[in-house]
Amino acid sequence: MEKVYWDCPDFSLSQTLECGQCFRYQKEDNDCYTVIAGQRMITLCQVGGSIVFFGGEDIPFWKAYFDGERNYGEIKQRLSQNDPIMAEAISFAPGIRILKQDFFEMLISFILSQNNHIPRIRGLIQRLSQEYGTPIDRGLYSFPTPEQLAGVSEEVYRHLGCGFRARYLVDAVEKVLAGGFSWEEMDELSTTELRQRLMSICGVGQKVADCILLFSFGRYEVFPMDVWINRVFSHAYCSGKKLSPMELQKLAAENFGEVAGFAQQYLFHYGREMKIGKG
DNA sequence: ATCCAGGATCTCC
DNA sequence: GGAGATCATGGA
Repeated sequence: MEKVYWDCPDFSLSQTLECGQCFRYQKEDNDCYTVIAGQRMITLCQVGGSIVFFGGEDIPFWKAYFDGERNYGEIKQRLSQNDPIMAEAISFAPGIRILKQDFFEMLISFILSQNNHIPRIRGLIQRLSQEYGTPIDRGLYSFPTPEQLAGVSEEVYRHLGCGFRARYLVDAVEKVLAGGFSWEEMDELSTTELRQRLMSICGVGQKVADCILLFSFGRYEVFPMDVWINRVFSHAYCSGKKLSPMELQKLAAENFGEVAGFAQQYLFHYGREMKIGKG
């Protein structure tokens, strides 16, 4: 099989895939990863800092998927300066990059993420894909398109284990199919407008909307706040003091500005792995 | 077994 | 506009 080599600085394949932003990867027995995005699938590994793609198709797509053009060194330096906590979080996983993922997949995935564990979210997405996606290779399936989920009932989603989120999925699919949610159309909107648009879907609150803004639309100034980031951020930046979500958002914006989204991912991964603020 | 998870919604004041 | 209960499920 054809191999394509890629030298990308500030990039760890495992850290980027396993830091909680992506649910559609599979670790192979030989240290490789198989990643699915849209209707595409790739197997790749990292040897001595260099990425090896197995299969030469769609390489430009995958480089964009891994945000290959961005200078993460600059971002990390800016965040680390005068901030020992960020410096610590970044040195814990300096190879994280923010993936550029599909809108509809992020929408459904993060609706499923609410009040849920990451391993379980992955399971749900896998079942959903097996049931309604398109087979690609080796028993792996693409994430279903809105059209493939058209007409799927709340009952079925519940049977797949989606629980109370089932009715949210029905609403999301209906609204997307009804129009007004094409990527190009939404990308024209300001971040505030786009957040509002996303939150018009039942089951999408600010946190889920912010994950979509960050992981699919590249709105890197947003700072999604879940239970983990809440703990780490409060613990590290507010001396454990209880602040309202609005105050926390304001503080994050002041501290991290236009690169808050990157800061969030470094902090999230660090806090979750180290169980900061938890027993 | 009990707790908890990349929250959102509904109800109440 | 803020506080509190409720929501399904299964991994840890």
